[in-house]
Amino acid sequence: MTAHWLLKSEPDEFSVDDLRRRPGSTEPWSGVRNFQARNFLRAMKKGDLAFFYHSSCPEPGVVGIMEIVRQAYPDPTQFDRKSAYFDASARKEAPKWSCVDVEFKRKLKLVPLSDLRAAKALQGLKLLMPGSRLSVIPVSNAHWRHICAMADA
DNA sequence: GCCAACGTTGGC
DNA sequence: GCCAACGTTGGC
Repeated sequence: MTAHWLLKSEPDEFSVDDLRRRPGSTEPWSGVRNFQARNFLRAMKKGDLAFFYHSSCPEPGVVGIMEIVRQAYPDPTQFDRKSAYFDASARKEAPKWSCVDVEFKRKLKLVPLSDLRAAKALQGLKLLMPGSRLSVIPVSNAHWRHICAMADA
């Protein structure tokens, strides 16, 4: 039973095209530093699908689909002093943060946040909850299908 | 750049 | 364990 997710990234930092152009179109989804989001990362299974969401940009919204190709493992950036995501409190023998590997699947016609908000069928989507800032969000099967249909329309 | 919402930190 | 202060997120 595959689950569905939504992963946020600022396109200035790392866009859906950046992912597509990576070797093998694969990249570690590292740098998540929120416990709730981390726990969702840890719940992901190989083969799960995720929306690529562009945030903090002129046109925030869903822009593509990727697949989880490696389950959660210790995020190496927490031990990297040179990384912006370095965490001095993380210990090698007890890693604090996790990441998964994702693989680009396909781009979608942009589904803007405003359209997501306007869709009655998407009520309850965690992304749309007031004040929701999580960068890793579970998406129900029904919501997943509905957003795919919006992109294909 | 503003600001609301939320998470984290740290003093007590 | 409470809670104020602070930092971050992210839409606008």
